[in-house]
Amino acid sequence: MPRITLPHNQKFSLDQTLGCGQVFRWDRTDDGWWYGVVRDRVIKIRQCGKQITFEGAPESFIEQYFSLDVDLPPIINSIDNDPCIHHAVRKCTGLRLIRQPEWECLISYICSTNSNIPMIRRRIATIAEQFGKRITFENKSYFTFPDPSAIACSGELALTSCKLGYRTSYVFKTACEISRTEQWADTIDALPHEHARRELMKLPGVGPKAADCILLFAFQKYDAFPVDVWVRRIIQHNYIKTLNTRSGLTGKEYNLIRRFAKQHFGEYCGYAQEYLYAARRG
DNA sequence: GACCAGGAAGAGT
DNA sequence: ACTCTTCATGGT
Repeated sequence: MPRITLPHNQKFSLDQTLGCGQVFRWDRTDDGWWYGVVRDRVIKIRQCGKQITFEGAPESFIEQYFSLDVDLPPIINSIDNDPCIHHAVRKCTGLRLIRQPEWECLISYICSTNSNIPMIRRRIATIAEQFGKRITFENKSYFTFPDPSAIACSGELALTSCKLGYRTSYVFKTACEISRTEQWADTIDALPHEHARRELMKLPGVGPKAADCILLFAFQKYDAFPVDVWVRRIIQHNYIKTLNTRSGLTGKEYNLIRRFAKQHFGEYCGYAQEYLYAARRG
């Protein structure tokens, strides 16, 4: 089975990277193997120290997907500006932002609103089982994430079995929109950050939080700073103690936190966000 | 039942 | 621009 040996100056943790909640389609077995579907491939991968063992994709694909080409130490140094983030980067050493397929990432974060990670995982899995293509790997069935047209052509009613709640119409409308937009991802990718953000927020079900997640996880806009209830709590407790914690997160507060994060953590504040989020428990 | 979860849309001010 | 309400689902 093919292997990658990590350079000694580049930290990477497969468990942190796949387990932190940025992706929803990976499962870990008791003996440390991760199984996941990425685009049209089933990937099996495990880490033993500096050794990454994998199958299901070429080495270049693995390196690209897990951002093994990203020089992490300067990024960590640039965000490590206070005791709170310092604790987080120590606790979650080797966490890297994955380069997610854009369309799947878009739908994943539309499905994430006002929900929790186990529910999001179930929804994405169900969408794949309903509309994706079956792949058999080691005598088990896996499913690709369906193309936009596969959802759009099936009709909104077919989506109801996925139990997305009020998000059903968002997913359907966005699928219709994307399926008739030529080179959607390339178009977004070519735009400056704030312009891309506004374009994403035109899609049904995509607000500020989802847009920032998509920019960060699928378009490598490392200065995006998604603010969910957890991150807001962390910011309120450790950085901006005057935040009003009673009411829901308003747009005004969201932008206040965004500006603070960019100013405090810098160009890679998105990495800071993910470390803070991953270290949220304990 | 109340409350929460990687929030967003729509109406009203 | 800002605030308030409602939304479907499942777990605690």
